[in-house]
Amino acid sequence: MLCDVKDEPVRRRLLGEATRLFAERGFEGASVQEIVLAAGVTKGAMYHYFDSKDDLLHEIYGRVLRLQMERLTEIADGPGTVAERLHAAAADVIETTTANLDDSKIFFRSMHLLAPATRKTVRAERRRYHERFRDLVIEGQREGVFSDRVPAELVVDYFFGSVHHLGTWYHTDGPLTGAQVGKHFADLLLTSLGAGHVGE
Amino acid sequence: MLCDVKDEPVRRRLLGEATRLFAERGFEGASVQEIVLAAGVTKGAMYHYFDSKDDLLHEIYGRVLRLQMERLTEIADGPGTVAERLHAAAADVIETTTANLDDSKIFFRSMHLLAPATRKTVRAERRRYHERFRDLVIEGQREGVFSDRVPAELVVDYFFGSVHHLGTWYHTDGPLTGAQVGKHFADLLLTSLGAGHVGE
Amino acid sequence: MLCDVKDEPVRRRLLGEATRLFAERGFEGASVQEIVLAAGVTKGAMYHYFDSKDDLLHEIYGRVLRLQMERLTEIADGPGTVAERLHAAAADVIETTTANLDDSKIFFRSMHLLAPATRKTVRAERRRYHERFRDLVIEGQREGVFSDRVPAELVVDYFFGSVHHLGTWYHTDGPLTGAQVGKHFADLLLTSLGAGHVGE
Amino acid sequence: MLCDVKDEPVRRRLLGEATRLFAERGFEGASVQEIVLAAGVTKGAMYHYFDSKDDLLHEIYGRVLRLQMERLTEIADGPGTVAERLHAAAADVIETTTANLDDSKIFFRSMHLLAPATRKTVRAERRRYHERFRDLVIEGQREGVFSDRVPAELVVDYFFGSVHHLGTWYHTDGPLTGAQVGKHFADLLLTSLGAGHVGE
DNA sequence: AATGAATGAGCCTTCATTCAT
DNA sequence: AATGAATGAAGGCTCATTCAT
Repeated sequence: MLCDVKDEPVRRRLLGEATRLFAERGFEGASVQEIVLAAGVTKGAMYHYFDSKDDLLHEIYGRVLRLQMERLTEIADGPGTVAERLHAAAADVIETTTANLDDSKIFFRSMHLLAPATRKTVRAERRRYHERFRDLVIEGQREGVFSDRVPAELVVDYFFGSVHHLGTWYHTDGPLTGAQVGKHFADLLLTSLGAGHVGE
Repeated sequence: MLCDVKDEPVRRRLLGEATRLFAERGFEGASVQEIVLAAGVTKGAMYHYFDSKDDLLHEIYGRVLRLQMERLTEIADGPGTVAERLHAAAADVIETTTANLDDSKIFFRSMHLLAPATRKTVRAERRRYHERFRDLVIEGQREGVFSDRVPAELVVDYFFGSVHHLGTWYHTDGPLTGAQVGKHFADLLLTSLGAGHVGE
Repeated sequence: MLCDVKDEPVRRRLLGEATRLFAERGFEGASVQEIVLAAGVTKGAMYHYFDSKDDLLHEIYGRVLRLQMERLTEIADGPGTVAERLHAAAADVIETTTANLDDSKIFFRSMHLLAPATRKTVRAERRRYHERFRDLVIEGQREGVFSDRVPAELVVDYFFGSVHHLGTWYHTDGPLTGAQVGKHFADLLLTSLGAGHVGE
Repeated sequence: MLCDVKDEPVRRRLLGEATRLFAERGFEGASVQEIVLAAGVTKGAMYHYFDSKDDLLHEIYGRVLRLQMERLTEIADGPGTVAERLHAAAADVIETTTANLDDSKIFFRSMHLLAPATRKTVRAERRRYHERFRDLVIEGQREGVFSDRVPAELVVDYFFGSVHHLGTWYHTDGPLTGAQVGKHFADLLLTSLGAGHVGE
């Protein structure tokens, strides 16, 4: 074994290829055979690192959830007015999502294919994430900075639709960078909440 | 397909059960056996009415696309200011989607599973639909009624995310009716375009 | 379909080859692939007639249990003294077993491989069979024809060991016919019960 | 195997757990992984002490055969009348078997799974054991103490069925001790040979 | 003496689809 | 218009075993 370093190349490679193939063909459309072939190992190796094909999917969900929660928490708990923080959080989740478009495609498309227990865990984690985001909206509404004509919960469902949707239309080599789309979408969100212009 | 008769109970039932099962378990998760069992017929009957399992899915896409395009055209080409028409179209697509939630779940979740040729057709049809919607936004921006800070194309991508997303969180027996959600989301859209209050 | 006759050749052939191969290599040692190959059909055909490999085994158990119970009932409820009936039943089960040696090999060797629910059913059926046999012994003991030094239950366990064991040593092309072995074993049983000479 | 040391805890533990698991789930149903896990070692360790999974099974057979041959030889070559010695040998093999029920279950259930060469060796050893037992019967028949109506060979096959069968019905926590069953079965054997009452 | 990552063959099962009837 | 037996390919997964360390 050459790797004393903490990263396990085989495991890492398997996860990478699985992500790519699940995004490309769907979870059920990508066979374990294809994944291990792409990763240059055998099935046995895959089953040494992962319990099942489902486990592979679960790991992908875990990675996404962890990353996004970390970023949201850092921004939401950081400095700035609530409008600035909500704008930053919205722009950031859009940009992060465009930077990991495969993860996003898998996320919303394959939730129903997870084993029930796993799905429950993922949904709970996702709900916590949504709630943290929603709390930002509520905070602004309480301060009177945001309109409360539409319930905060619904605003979040509305906005995250656009995140969800990115996988359907966004292309890395398209006319707009992820950051640009993020800025625009965050603007739309803030405007729809009746907040004035935010940012530089 | 040889049948011109509108009322084809077997065909209808097959399509209905397929829609339900595809939404419930995903296209690949629902077997032809399960579908024909639920419809109370045999496999032979299904293959008499449909060319393949893929054809079943294609029909569902066709039905959704046809219905939504009809409704959009009627509203967009109808009377009223552009703000009123955009608001109505937005509210209507939300309400129609909540009323046919299974169709919506299937639509966004299974696109990648269609045979390439079919997928191409569906995408083209969908693009036409988006363009008609986008034209309404452009029309408003030209008139100076809507802000043009965010490109019309992007506004449409932003908004349709929320439609796409409905299948993930909306429940018929939840606290809000589809019409209420439609009104709220249309409000958010119009507000984000800087349009004043549009209402009944 | 050429078969209007009630026997289904494919199903029958599958069961026959499965019996042969399970006896030869054990249930786990014989693959479905080998069975269908021997039967000259494909796996799909097998799964059309049987739910699983386990189901195949279950059917074999059912066949044996049904046959033996029928024969025992007919003899036990028939005419003759209790000694004659016990002798006849004992000789018959030995002869029937030698005539279906593969069934017997499978029966005692694979019980532990049945699905728990199936195993329970088989055991219950087997117990009923044993009880009917035991009742004959008890009947003779009550009449004073058989010694009651050894409990009837234990006599049955003792005797059925010899049935069980046949698969281990008996060969169709050996020096003794099944009928001869049956006569000898029935004699040993009756003698061990202290009954005088029975039969012609 | 390089180790002459008698006390090899790891090897011993592996054999013990293998015996338990083979009896519980069958040879093919118990995986090497399960065995090493139960023994608290790793696969590497197992393959250090045993050549293969088959070797593990072979060792179990060897242990049983060695033990039973030793006991039989001691009794058969010991003092007492032939009736006494046969009774003692029969009772002893029953009692020894109930005391090592797992070994017995494995013995008769897994013979067909041994590698052909190994199986041949085991069968030869078993045959020698049977022959020594049979010689006792012949000795008694020659002396005129036992009836020779049934060939000695067949008497042995008859009796060893009951030994074989113990694994199917005997339970340590049942109403009878192994010694009691041994006494009863030995009585049945002797009686069936027409020998008068033997023993205290 | 012992590890554990990796192999590769094989296993049971599922499934969309076909075709004679 | 409809049946249902049969196909054939592929799928996820398990397992005994090896080998560098």
